[in-house]
Amino acid sequence: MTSRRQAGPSGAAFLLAQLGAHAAERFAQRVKELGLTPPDVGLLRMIASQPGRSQRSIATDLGVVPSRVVALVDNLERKELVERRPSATDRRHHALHLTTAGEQVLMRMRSIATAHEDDLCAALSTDERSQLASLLQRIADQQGLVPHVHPGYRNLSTPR
Amino acid sequence: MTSRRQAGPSGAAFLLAQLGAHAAERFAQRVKELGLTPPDVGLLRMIASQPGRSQRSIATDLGVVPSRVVALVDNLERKELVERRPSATDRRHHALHLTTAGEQVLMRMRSIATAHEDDLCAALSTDERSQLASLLQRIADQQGLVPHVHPGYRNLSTPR
DNA sequence: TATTGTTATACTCTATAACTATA
DNA sequence: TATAGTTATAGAGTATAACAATA
Repeated sequence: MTSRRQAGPSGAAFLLAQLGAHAAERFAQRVKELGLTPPDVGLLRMIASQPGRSQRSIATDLGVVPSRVVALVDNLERKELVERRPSATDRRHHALHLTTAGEQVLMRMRSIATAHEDDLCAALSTDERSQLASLLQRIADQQGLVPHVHPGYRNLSTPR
Repeated sequence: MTSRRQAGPSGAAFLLAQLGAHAAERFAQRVKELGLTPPDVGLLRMIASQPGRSQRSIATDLGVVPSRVVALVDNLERKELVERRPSATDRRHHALHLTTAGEQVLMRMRSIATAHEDDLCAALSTDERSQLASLLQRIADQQGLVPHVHPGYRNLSTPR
């Protein structure tokens, strides 16, 4: 037994990965009560923010392959949270929209997200939380992360 | 278009999940050059810190099922980084040890981890980095995370 | 010919369950 | 009877490739 640091990592990078996985996992548990997975949540948000988008454009923004969007949308359509509407201008497109039930789920999701945030940051004061958010935001900006897009969606087999 | 926050999350929790996934992904890219995956790295570290451990005890600490440890160790043994030695006291056990090559890889891993950390926190000053690490550490403690263990290893189908 | 969405398929990761050998 | 490790199997998630309809 050396005094400490036996196994190695305790710098910011490892803590970030560790806490990030923990946060994602806790969030997944919470939204599971709504019958949703984290990818479902991301997709609902994306559709809500820009209704009528095509699957292709979503696939591009998310960095995933179009066939994956098919599966995700199939899933949400089966739950009647999302609908594919025919596009007037290009009949190849499906315009994606939230249903009324979808809007409601989105609202419940927002309160879940707030509770999640509070629970996760329970160790910190309000000041410290915004201090943390600001430090994290600067890292995110410098690392070129796309706002609101979780990298977990990305296709890692085509990393460039 | 509302003024901002169209898609929703930009609090500390989402940033944490986003940056955590990003950090994990970048780290995975780096260790891939050593022919290793992140779980491999965690296992190597764990064996290095307590040589001679059994697979069962590692499975318990990592929160995974023993058969998964079999696969991970198989992989590292095939690369001749780890060896299973028979235990003198209980012939059911395999005592896990690093080979010389394993020790060397571990050293290279440490310098990779340092470079990773520097790169990830490039946006912050030295002071800010330790400020960040301290905030993160307090959250990790309060959330009950086990030091040095990435939650990604855990068996999520048995969450309690 | 190029593009959108779909289907069919395969691959990777990981857990479950049954099994062997020790204890 | 219980435990350490193993094998065989199955499931979830996701990519690839071939395809139909439309542009």
